[in-house]
Amino acid sequence: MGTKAGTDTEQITDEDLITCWGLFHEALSETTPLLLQGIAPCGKDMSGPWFEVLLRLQRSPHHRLPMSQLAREVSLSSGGFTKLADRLERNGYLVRQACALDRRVTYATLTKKGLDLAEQARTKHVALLREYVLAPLGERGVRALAEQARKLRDNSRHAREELGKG
Amino acid sequence: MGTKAGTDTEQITDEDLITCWGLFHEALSETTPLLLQGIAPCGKDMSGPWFEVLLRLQRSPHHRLPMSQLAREVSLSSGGFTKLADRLERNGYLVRQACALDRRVTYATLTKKGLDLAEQARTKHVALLREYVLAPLGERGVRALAEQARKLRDNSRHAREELGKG
DNA sequence: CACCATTAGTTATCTAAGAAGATATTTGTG
DNA sequence: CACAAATATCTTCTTAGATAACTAATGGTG
Repeated sequence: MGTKAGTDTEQITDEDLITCWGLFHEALSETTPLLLQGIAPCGKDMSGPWFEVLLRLQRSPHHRLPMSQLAREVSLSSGGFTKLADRLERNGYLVRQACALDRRVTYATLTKKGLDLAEQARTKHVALLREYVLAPLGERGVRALAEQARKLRDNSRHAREELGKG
Repeated sequence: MGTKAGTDTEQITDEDLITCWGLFHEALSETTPLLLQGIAPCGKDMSGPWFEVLLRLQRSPHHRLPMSQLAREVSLSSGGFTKLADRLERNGYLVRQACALDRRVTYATLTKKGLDLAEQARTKHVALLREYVLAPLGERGVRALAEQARKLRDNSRHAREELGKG
C-alpha cells in the first residue's frame, strides 16, 4: 500500500481502498480451498456449504436445527437449502424430522454417519486453519483480522437491515 | 480444547480460529452486496464478476486483455469465462478482437459503452467502499485488514502452487 | 522438417443455487 | 370464532459456472 512511510495522517486513496478490498477477496478465495482439503465424503474435497451445515448441526443441542434457521445461517435461500438438504439426506448424513410444537417447521438432524463426518471434518479443518491461517498471520494477526472482520460484518449487517426496511 | 503446540503463538483456541474464519467469511458476504448497489446495467445491481471484468479492462492499456488472463484474474475457468464474455458482448460492453502476433489469443476489449459503465461503476464503488469499509474500520483498520489479507493471500497462493506441482 | 507437448478458446453437459409461486400451518386481531 | 398476515417448506424454471472433450495455433526437440 502506501509506499511513503510517513505521518499517521496519510490519506487513504481510492486505489488503496480498491486494493484492500481486492486483497480481502483474493485471500478468501485462495485460502478457502486449502481449508477443506482431504475432508472427503466422496473422494473429493468437501464443499463449503456441506461443511457449514455439518459443523453447525454438530454443535447444536440434539444435533438438529430448523431448516429455515440453518438456511439463514449458511446464507442460502430457502429453495436452495431445500435442495442442499436433499443431497445431504440422500447421502445419509442427515434426516428430516417433523416438529411437534410447530408443524410448519422441519428439523434437519444429523445421523450417526453425519456426526462422524462432522467431527472428522472439524478436526481436520482446525488443523488446516492452524497451518494456513495461524502460521502465516501469527496470533496477533489472527486477532487483528478477526477484529476488523467483526466490525465490517456487524456494520454491514446493520446497514442491510436498515435498507431492507426502507 | 486448544492444542498446545509449543510455539509462543499458541494462546489461540480452536474456537478462536473457527470464529475468526467465520467472521472473515461473513464480513465478505454481508458487505459485498452493499458495494455493488446502484451499479445497474439492467435495473438490478451489477454482479461481482461483471464488475471485476469491467474494472480490470478499464485500467489496462487499450482497455483490453487476453481472454485467458482475464479469466485467471477473475478466478473463473476458461469455459465459464467464455460464457461470461458472451454475456458482456451480447450486452454491448465488450468485443472480441483477434491478436495478430499469436493467433491463439483473443482480446476482450471494452467498447465505449463498456468503458462508460466501467467508469461509472468504479466511481460509485469507491464511494461505497468509503461508506461501508473505510468509515467503520478507519484508516488504521483498513491498513490492518489489507496487511493480514495480503499475507494470507500470498501464503495460500504459494501453498497451492506447491500442491499443484506435487 | 516431423512430431509431440502446451496453450487459447469454444462447445456440450451437469450441478448448485436464486426467484417466484404454491401449500400448509401458525399467529394476531376484530 | 373468523379471517388476514406471516412463516416454513417445497416445487418449477432459469441461470452461472465447473468439467471435460475438442479444435487450432505455437514452440521445442529429435
